[in-house]
Amino acid sequence: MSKNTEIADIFDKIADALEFKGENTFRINAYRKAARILREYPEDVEEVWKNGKLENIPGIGKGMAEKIEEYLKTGKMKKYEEAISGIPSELLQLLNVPNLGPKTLHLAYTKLNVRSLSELEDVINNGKLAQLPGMGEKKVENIKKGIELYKQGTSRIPIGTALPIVEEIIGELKKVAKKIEPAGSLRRMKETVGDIDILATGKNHSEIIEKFVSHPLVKDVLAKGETKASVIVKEKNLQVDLRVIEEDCFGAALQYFTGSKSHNIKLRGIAKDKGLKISEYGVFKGSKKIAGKTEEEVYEVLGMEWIPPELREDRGEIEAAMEKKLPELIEMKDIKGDMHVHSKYSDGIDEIEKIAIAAKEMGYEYIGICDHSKTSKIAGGLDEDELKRRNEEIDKLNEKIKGIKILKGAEVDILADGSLDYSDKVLEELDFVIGAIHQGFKKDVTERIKKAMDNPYVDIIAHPTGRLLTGREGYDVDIEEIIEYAAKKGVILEINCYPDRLDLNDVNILKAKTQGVIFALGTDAHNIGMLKYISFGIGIARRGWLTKNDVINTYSWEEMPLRRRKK
DNA sequence: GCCGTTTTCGGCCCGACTGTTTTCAGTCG
Repeated sequence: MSKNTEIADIFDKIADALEFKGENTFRINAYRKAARILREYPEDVEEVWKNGKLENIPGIGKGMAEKIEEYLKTGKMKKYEEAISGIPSELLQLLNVPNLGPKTLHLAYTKLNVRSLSELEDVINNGKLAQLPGMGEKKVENIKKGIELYKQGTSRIPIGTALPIVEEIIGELKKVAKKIEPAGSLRRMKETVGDIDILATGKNHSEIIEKFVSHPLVKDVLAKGETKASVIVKEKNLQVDLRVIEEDCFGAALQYFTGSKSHNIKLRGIAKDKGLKISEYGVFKGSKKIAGKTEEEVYEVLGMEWIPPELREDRGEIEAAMEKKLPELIEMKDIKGDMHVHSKYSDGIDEIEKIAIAAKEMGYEYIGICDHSKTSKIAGGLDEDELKRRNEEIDKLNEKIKGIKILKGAEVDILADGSLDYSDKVLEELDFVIGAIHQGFKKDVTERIKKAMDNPYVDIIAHPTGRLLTGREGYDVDIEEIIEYAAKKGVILEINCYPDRLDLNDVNILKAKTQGVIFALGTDAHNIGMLKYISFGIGIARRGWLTKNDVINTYSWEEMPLRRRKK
């Protein structure tokens, strides 16, 4: 774990403790903000400290800088020890229980000596919690529901899992709504989503709300009012919020509910400085509404160009938009091919011919077939003879099918000693090579990948961290070191578009981009239906501020800046 | 605790919904 993450975690815990104790909200927010910025900061905080530049990090002032320094020097932070002293260790975890906030938790702790989840359940069941001042049957009932959700795992789900659910709900609501669009982290193309926000307009608000809460996917209705409703859907216990709004404030609402929270907070500060007030209903000067119908309008009155949703994380996009210097982000129309597709030769489902035709129909100029190498036996890895036969088939198909070039690639295992699964002579026969870790996730991974990058036939490193959004933590790898080495050697890093992977992620992409790394998008498709995953990769690439020039898939095959072509 | 061409002190985003209240607090996003 990097120092940035370590310190961010500590700051978040301090914030939890202070919140529990009922301290000043703004101080709590200062810790949360510092934590978030550190977690996403592209530079190593230890390096920044050594250069004496800690206070140049936004959100880090004198106080935070001293605490970071103390931690880097001693491995401890007095403020943290102080903040958590006297609080039972399990207690702050309970702040994650929906409908149970710091005030109620503190009340339960001081009045009923609740110290853990099981003790909380006890005072709910024996009725003691309901008897406390300000509490009541219904509040307790809601906390009980919250505990259920908490136990089922409050974790976020991959965007690839959430999207079909959203599409199903939206499809149904279209029957009664005039305009309907998802907002929130889904629109920002975040790799995982915690809940779903949907915005709708239409004549009959209550009809839309009713249709929503009675949707067959809905398991539980959490709230239902004039303008909004919240439900839990059966699949994955996902919370979905619907807001029904007037058409002339759709832009303001879309902006507001797209977030992120930190993006909006900064925007509001700027509005305030200009004597304006911004809400989901519009931008107001006094009581006069001056914008709100479209998002463009909202950003314009604040003196900015429109900001693509994927950038709205308060990572410098607001400053760039004010100077009209936002990057021209990569788009689907820029993509000329997919660099990572498995065929029937290894563990894919489809024939190469079928894949090529599907790719051509998507408007691609080329398609990179990358089957597994011999050591990945479970994945049907190809030995040298099979690879040769596959390559011959590709040659024949290239003669036969016009309008698309099939590329002879391979996803070649990086072995235990960092060598490649095929000899250099075999690698040379291929159009390009992706090196990948598939075994020994905890064994010298950093060194092995670096050694693989020393091989001039390795053009791309596949899914560089190995993490899976559905669970697996990833390799024991120092990704900063990999990024640095890739930049030095001119090796391309993959953005694996498979929705459970999305690896590299946005933060690592941004880190790598600042060091001059270039990227390859690959869907890792195992059937032609999965070729559409490219959109998830583009989303993550955009979140990493990538432009067309940063990604090899936007180049024609002849112009692609592959390392093997450079002298 | 951070931050500053209106400020080095006094701000810090804003509103909906719910449940407990008799005018508001807590939670959420």
